[in-house]
Amino acid sequence: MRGETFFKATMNQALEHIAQFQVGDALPSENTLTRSLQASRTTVRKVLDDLDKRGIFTGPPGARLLARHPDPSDYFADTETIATAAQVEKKFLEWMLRADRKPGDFVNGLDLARQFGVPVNAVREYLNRFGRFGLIERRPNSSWIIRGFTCDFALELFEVREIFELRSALAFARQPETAAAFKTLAKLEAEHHDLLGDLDTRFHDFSDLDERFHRLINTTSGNRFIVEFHDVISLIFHYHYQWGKSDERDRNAVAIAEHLDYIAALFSRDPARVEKACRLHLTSARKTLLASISTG
Amino acid sequence: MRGETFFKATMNQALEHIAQFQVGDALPSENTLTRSLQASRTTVRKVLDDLDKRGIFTGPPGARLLARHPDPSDYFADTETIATAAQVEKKFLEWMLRADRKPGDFVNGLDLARQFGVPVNAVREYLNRFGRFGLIERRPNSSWIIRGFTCDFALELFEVREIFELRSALAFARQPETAAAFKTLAKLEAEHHDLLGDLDTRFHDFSDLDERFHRLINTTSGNRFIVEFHDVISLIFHYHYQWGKSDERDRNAVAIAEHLDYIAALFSRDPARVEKACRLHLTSARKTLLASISTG
DNA sequence: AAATTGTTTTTTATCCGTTAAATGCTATGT
DNA sequence: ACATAGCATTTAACGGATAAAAAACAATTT
Repeated sequence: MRGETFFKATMNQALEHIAQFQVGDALPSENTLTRSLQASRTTVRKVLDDLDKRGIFTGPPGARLLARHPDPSDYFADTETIATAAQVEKKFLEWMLRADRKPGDFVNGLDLARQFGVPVNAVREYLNRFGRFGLIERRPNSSWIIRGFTCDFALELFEVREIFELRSALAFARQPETAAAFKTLAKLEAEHHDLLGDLDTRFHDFSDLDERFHRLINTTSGNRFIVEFHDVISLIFHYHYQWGKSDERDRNAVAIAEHLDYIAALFSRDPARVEKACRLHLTSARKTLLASISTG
Repeated sequence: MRGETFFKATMNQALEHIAQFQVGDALPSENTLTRSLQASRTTVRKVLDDLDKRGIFTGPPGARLLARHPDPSDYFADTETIATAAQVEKKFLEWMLRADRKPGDFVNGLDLARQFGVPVNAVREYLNRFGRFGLIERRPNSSWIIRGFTCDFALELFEVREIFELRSALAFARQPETAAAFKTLAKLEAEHHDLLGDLDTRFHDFSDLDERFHRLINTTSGNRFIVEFHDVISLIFHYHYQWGKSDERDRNAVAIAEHLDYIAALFSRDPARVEKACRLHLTSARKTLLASISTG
């Protein structure tokens, strides 16, 4: 049997959606809700049925007039709404990035499943997909073996990152000034300034901004393999940020300054300037990552 | 329950191995066989037990003196020794590369499983891993959707291929003359000449040679992401070769000439020459692929 | 002691039943 | 005609059961 996580997540979404209506209002049609909740009509129907049983509607059957606003007890706990796949990813990466994993160690799927409290299949499937990140290696009919989050790994990762991003950045700069990407870039620039103005309290937000900025650049390459590679980068970085906490604020301050310089270069659309700013930033990002690997 | 494919495959390997011995010889120890057959001792033991039951050994129990040579009926049929995973790959790619697959079509796992005569899970797992090749795209809780073996795909593939291979080729040429890779290259060069001398009958062998040549170059990059990307290339090409059959002989003749030029450039260790030969070959390979997509 | 074999325990791979969710079809109302 | 809702069918995901293969351990031989 399939867990009801998706149903529960959809329910929570629906409750948030409903909260915006006034008591007495009629809710939109099933089809409309299907679109706003991003689920199939079957699931939406099940949610509506359930809501009806909880007495959130009034009027004749099928009228769906709002009887009351949802209250906090209507919501499912967040933990129940996270798909097992996502849980595995999170737990596995936390497990993986713990400093005591050494190259050559092997990964025991059964044991991990027990530790994580998920079915063996979920781990197995995750490992299969995670394989492409290059941190683990499969031996046929046997377990996975850890290649490790080593300096070599970081260097190889950055070698490709630099090739791809430099290429994408130059392509970005070649776009006509009117391209939509420049508008998005302007917004991101503003966000950088905002963050810089309030850095002491909000420096954690940089991780997300960083991801969106680099994604924008890589996306303009229009090459699925380059965009896909960015997923690797972004996953590694996402978990890595949570790991090497020391002087996070200062590191982020430096990175923001570099980003702003890089963004200005992109707006100038001068290839030489773009190349310089891009290289500068990536070099410093690489240093940061390497430093935290050798100390961690 | 797990099919016995691995056992059967190991058995066939063992039979081939045994055929090299003389009647009356004692077979090597279990541990030794474990190494030469690339299986665990448990499996080797099961094979030996089975062989004993077939009366292939003589002498006291455990002596393993060869009583007779294996005959053809001892072998399992090849079809029984191919792991389901490999079957799925083959069948799926054949299905995928048929010309009538259009972008936007969706992939029905259940249906494919029936068509291929394999369990649903096998298809599911394969699709998960195949996802990284960029030819299909996943929609959560729903089927996969085909992005298609289109011109766009080929162009994106070659964009990355050129970046990676050019870089690897230049790194190759920078190696000291004494590097082991140059010896391997010399062997491959000889194989090219052999093939060229007997092209009319053996032109099919080029596919394999091509793969090994490009793999050698990419491997010297020492970058796992570059090497991994070569797997994508090589899979696509492998199946593509079987597809666009027309003027295969002539196309291969051209490619061999380009390879020989490329190899000579690598031996010269002159960066400019390497770059030129590499670009020339890749450009022509791209043209070939594109041509067959638009006609197919 | 080192290698070899016999035995037991773990771990992995595969298959299958079950249910959530999606999709498709039909009737009804607007 | 079109959107909506009810009903039926298909498909995908999950979890467990179990056999195959690997790994660990103990006993034996060379």
